[in-house]
Amino acid sequence: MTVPPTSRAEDRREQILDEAMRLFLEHGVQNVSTRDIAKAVGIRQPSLYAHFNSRDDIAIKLSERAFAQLSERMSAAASSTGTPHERLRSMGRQYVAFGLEQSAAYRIAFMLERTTAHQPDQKEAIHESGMRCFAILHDLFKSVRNIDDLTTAVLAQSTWASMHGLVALLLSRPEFPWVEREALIAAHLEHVCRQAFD
Amino acid sequence: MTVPPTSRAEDRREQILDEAMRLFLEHGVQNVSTRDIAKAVGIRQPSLYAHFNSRDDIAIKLSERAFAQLSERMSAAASSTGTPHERLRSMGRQYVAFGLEQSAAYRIAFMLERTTAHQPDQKEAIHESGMRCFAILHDLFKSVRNIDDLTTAVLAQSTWASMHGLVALLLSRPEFPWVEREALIAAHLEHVCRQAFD
DNA sequence: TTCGCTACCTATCATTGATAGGTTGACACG
DNA sequence: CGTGTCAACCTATCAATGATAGGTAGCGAA
Repeated sequence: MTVPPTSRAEDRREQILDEAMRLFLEHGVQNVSTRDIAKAVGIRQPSLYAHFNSRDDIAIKLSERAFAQLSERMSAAASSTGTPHERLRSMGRQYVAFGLEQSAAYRIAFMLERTTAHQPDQKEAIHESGMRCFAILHDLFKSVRNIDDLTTAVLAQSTWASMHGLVALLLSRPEFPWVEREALIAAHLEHVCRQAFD
Repeated sequence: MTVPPTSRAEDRREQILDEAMRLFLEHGVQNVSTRDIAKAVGIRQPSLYAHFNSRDDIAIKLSERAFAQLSERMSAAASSTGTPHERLRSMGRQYVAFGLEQSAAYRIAFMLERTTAHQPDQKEAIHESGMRCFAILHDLFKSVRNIDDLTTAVLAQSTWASMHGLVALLLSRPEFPWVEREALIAAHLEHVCRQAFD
């Protein structure tokens, strides 16, 4: 066993994820077949199943990856200096920017219809990584407001919904006559932050 | 030609739409095949193509249907009595209720990834019916605020995003530990309305 | 009766996700 | 060196899916 712990198998796995993400971003998650992914990697389609259980499994692993990134960005914003209002706005900016940049991952995580093939453990994995993200937002409210958990939960969930709504609509209806994107984002985040701290 | 203008063909078409909507609601849009739809109607799968160009075409027709319903509900709320704040909240309630009740249609209209097969004319059709809905919301703001169209557009788009976000998240993550649904909706709508009129 | 049209049908396609089972080449060991 | 083991890949094939081609039954019109 001269093969290092991070073996070629692990590299191949990462390579598959990289290529899949690239293709998902370029053509849309639903418009990429396992054969497309395999071809991009340079192997045959069935070989993918040595590394992943199913096509959905690839997508789910990508969304976990994405959630980790999102958690980092939100954590950084949460622990930055400034008033709670400023920190929340910063967090919102990170959230929206992430969703628009990593649109394929965001779609997988939040906007994809559940397939019957989604196994319970897969659902739990994606659920848990999502929960960590939400907890960062919830903690910001809990740290500021000395009120019961129910109220902070309502606030955090409502805030999350508002931020998600903007990202989701911008992604799913690009042809809509939106006002200038940056202005819309700024105004929306301002509304969201005001609701949270007034 | 003794066949009435609303012929059997038209009835069959409606029947297909009805069964498709029922199946989409029950099993999820992605988990219903054209054969499932045909079976529910009592015909063979290829016969569907005498009435619709593609599977996506069926979904699109359903979402146009749904948008028409949503427009009606929003119009009614917009023209109800009460302060603008109350009318907006009523509109929001109708919007959220519609999304949760007609979840299959809502998904098709707002949350489905674009298929490469989506023809330009299909996109336009769904786009137009969606625009009518948005116009109702936009008009409410324009009728109340004597300010430029840009500002009302920002407000309307931000408001729409917030409402959509709540519906979309509730639909796509039912396993999340939400607070009591009615309380969340009420609080969220209150926030949205305040942002709009303060 | 014959024509033609509508609304179906059967047969078949290419594409898709997924499985079964064989092959190859690097390394470990006698 | 020969031989066994094993990971990583391959070919062949499957069932399900959306979609098309082309035939046919039945009804009203001429």
